Amino acid sequence: MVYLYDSPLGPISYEWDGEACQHVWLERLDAVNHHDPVSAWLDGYFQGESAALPLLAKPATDFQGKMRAGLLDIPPGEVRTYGDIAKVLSTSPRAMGQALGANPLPILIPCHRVIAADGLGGFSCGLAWKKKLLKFERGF
DNA sequence: CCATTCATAGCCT
DNA sequence: AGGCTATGAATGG
Repeated sequence: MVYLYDSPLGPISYEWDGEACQHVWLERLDAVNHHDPVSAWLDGYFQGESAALPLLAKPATDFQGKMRAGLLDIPPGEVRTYGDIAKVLSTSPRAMGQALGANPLPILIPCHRVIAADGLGGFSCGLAWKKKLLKFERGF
């Protein structure tokens, strides 16, 4: 089922099947508010706490699993470049972009903490969110 | 220093 | 299998 969460930064919709979070959209969908581990985590997140993640959808590929681990390893408020992660995961920067873009769980998986070497990089749900999230995490 | 081009690896159709 | 990147490094002007 898809539920809505109204965050300080904007509307978030997510799919919760009762067991795990399957998908996250950074937009307002036709959904209702709901209390579950995802909303609880979001509550914590937007209060500046990094709580334990709810159960997430199984990574589609093994690589996405590794990538997820790599991303969760980024300290809160810090950012890394695609190349940096790529080096850690022994892969290529482009593959990072692909995998991140295919990530169905933005925010939960902190893919917004990954930026390009010289710029912001991209974001599947709109760069505005990425900017807002980074600004938020940096304490602005 | 700015503009192009290429290498690279994983994802999508 | 082929094309497409949310890149980065190396050239060329």
